[in-house]
Amino acid sequence: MPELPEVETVRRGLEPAVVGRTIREVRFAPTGERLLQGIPPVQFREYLVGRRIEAAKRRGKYLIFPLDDGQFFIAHLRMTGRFEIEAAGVEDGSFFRAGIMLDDGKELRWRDARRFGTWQIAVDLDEIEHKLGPEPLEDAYTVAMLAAACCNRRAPIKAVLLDQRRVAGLGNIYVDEGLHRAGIHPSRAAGSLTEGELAALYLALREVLQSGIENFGTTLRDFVNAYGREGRNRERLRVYQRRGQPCFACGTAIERTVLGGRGTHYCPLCQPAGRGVPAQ
DNA sequence: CGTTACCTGAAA
DNA sequence: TTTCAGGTAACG
Repeated sequence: MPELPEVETVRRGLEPAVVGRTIREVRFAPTGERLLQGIPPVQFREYLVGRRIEAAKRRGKYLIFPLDDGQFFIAHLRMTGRFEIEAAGVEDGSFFRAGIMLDDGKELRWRDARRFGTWQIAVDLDEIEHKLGPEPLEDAYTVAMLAAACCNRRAPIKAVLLDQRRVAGLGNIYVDEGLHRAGIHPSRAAGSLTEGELAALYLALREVLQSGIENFGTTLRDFVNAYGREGRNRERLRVYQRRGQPCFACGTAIERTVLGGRGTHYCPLCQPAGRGVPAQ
């Protein structure tokens, strides 16, 4: 479910509830062990119990909880993962896979219908850092960095933007939305973008991500924040899941194709197939 | 590079 | 019953 704005929304919800709390207990549903990717649940629990959570951070689509011994608890929601704060004792609810009991009586509950989500403990952040490019909303991110990621690349611009090592946190929704606002066809070869297009794309991506955060994320079916609330960014989407509906800019019907195995939405008039673009 | 697998449920 | 799904890693 979650891209950068959704993970940030979850992070903001969790932060006041977990920072400074000490972990009292950790439990796993029988179907919940998969998220540890081979680490025995007993070992995981023994490590976490007694640790104090020092902060709640985000990097790309990862949630990162620094612990009081200098190590890190790292979670990735993948497609359908949820992290919710709930009163202990209330029934586990659907898709419950694991729970982290805190010292104030609340429980951090992990639900994940498809079970793609992952938890890990790490001594440092090197492993995830080497999978991730720059944070697109930080001041340090510049149009030159976007240009460098696209330079000389024949891959479709959409594929480049989805590659977490080129830029961190973008996913299918915000890439389609950003490309539409920048007037760029998703199949355009990344290396064929002009300076003007790169500048427009840079601004458009930051705009759609910022809007996503301000509207508490996009809920299509599964996404909710740390308190079970849906996001309201869906009504701001201009192309994603709007196949056949009129483009807000020009009235042309939004089209949907498959690119790199992902559903891809765009306006054929506002996002013309230009140089280096395979015919539709 | 593009395609497939990983899972399961919801919607068509 | 079939199709589709917001992500990523492992294929060929």
